[in-house]
Amino acid sequence: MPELPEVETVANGVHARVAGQRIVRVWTSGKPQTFKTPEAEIAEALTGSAIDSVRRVGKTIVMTVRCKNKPTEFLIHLGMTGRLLVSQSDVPIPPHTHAILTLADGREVRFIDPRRFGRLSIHRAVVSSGQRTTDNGQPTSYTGPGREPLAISLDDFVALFRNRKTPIKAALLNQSLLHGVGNIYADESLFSAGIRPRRQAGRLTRDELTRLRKALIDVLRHAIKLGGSSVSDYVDADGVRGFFQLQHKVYMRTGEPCLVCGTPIKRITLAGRGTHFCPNCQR
DNA sequence: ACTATGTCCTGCGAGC
DNA sequence: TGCTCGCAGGACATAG
Repeated sequence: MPELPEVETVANGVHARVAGQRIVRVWTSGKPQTFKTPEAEIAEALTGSAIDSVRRVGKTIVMTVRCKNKPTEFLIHLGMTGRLLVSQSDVPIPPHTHAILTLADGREVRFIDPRRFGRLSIHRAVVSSGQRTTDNGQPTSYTGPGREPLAISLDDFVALFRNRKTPIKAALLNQSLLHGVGNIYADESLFSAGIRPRRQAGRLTRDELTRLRKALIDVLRHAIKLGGSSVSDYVDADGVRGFFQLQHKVYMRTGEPCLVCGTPIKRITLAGRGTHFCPNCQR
């Protein structure tokens, strides 16, 4: 499933391929749950505009487009099985394609999502009580619900979990605290930090949280370097699979020996998610 | 204000 | 072989 490293890989790949291109036509599938913003509104916002940039915020891909000098942000959340591909128009359209942006040079940005947990929307600036949202009068750009795991300071990281009774794994998955962390990297970073997923977030020591933050940053950076994890059917902007899944230490390794101590990896369900850990290395 | 749980959706693999 | 069934999970709604 696409988490921070996968989304970053896709966003960077799409940016490199389409930045500066004009969108000449927009097609959408009509599957209502895919569209958080009505399809007609998305088509209207994107058609005729030029793509400024494509970047990642949390697990969301933010495509900034410009029409008559007015910037608009197109948000693409890949959900579980979403893909964002840049294809030549003669490449057959895969099943479960929900949106196609046709570019001026004929190529197509395609959003494909079999399980339909992905979401497409237009981000509009939130303007409250007549106030301008930024100094220059531009709409506020999308920042996501939580903090960036790769940018947060240690003090802020520690403060996020203070007084929380929920298990640390559930807290890591909570996008309004940190955004971008999903099931794979929650399990992997907890293993690397030697912390059991069920530990109460608010009871972790500063030392443990220091280790966890470092583990999380290291594992995310490493995964980005390898192009992300290809589990489920994640692929990058060209349809190429990532390689980080070959380096998972605990995720989906139930019963297999821990790579550090040999103890069989245990699997429990936590926050409704499969959770994998080494009962010996993680305390 | 938190926390926990159910729901969406399709593909895949296990089991018979 | 071909079928059914259960499971996978990110975000959100709802309940406690």
